[in-house]
Amino acid sequence: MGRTPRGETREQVFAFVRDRLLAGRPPTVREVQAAFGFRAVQTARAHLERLVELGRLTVDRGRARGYRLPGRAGDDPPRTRLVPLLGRVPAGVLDEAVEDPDGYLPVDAHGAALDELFALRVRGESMVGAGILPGDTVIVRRQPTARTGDIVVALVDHDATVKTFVSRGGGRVTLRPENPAFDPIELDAEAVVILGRVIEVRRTL
Amino acid sequence: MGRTPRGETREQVFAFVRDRLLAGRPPTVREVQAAFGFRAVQTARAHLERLVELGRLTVDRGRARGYRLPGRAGDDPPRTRLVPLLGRVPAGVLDEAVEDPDGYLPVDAHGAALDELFALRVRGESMVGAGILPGDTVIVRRQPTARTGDIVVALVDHDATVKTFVSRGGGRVTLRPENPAFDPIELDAEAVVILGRVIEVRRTL
DNA sequence: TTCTAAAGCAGACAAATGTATGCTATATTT
DNA sequence: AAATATAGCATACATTTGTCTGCTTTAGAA
Repeated sequence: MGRTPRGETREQVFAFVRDRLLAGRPPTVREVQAAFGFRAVQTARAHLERLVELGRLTVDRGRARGYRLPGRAGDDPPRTRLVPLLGRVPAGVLDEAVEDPDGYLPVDAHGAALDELFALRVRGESMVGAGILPGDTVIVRRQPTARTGDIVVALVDHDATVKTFVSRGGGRVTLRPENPAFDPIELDAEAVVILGRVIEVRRTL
Repeated sequence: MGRTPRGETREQVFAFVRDRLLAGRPPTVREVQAAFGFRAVQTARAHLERLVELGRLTVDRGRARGYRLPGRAGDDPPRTRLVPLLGRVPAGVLDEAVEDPDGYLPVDAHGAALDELFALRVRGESMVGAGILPGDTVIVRRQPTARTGDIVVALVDHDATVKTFVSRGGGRVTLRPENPAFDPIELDAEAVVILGRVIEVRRTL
């Protein structure tokens, strides 16, 4: 191996490690060595350690394949979870629906437990005013209550529907569509079955 | 550790390994052991080997952290990848921006190569008519051309912008906002720099 | 020029980690 | 009841892998 200009090899090492990390396969020092044809392990390690010094990588000391991308904020990589995509939520039996999902979506679960999350496809145009279109997928965190302004998934007439939750006085609540062509639904607070709160909206084009 | 019903622990081991793999941090046998409180390494290994037998995991023999999801055939786990979230795309140097991302998003890469994808935060209200609001995140597949109707990320005045692409006759193209309050941008086809096509829109609430 | 940091090599050591063998106990099956 | 498979434990061993010490050479700075 000949010498290369200052910092140039280091850039390539970084790109290599980053790509491997993003592909879910963190490399060993010796794999980096081999990838660049270094004849000494230490050469690869020197580059890696330099990248850590520069803050471009972090490392689990002593661990095999311990190099990571610095996660900017707190925990290194996002906490990716696979969340079940439910085709339909028949009358409240959420747990049963979760057992037989249409598929799974990778979601960055900010602290939420895995079994608290599910995804649902949106039908109808009642929420276009909130930027939620028919066919969009909403990711829902299961919770039995909501606060005014939350977009929730609620059971209305034995079917799951997405609406904005508004708490009225006197034990009444409104499920408000975000579309002037639809009428709000007024209910007793007792009668409302809230499946969860929408924490994310996704649309594939 | 007491005994657990048949296959139950194995399911949990699989879920644990799968989640770790999707998070880009493959576990060691001993990490599995620790996560479940097994008092013997071999107990963890037995579960892992069983999962390999059942075809639910594959393994790089002899390699540290060698367990993988059977990537090919089984569509079971989506091909989740971490995609760089770009803070800003200054004047076309996409590759540089990718070097220093604001973070990473888990994305189900339907066939797209890893380095073809990036994410970008949307500024401005020019696309609200298409359900893309300010602050939304778009996931973009890099490509230099587009077809009429595609929502694209293009460089206009040294800044990245999201618009609908419309091909006119006579070598002209229009970048159309989806908001009556904004004016379409007419350009020579030669002058348009298209960074990529929006394949997904996400909004965190 | 001299000095210093970076790029690279060589060989060794120690910790982490995968792998193996043998054991006990409890279900489930025959 | 006997046979068999599963769940789990204990210990040991071999390989992989991170880490260290010391060296040479070259480019850029003082």
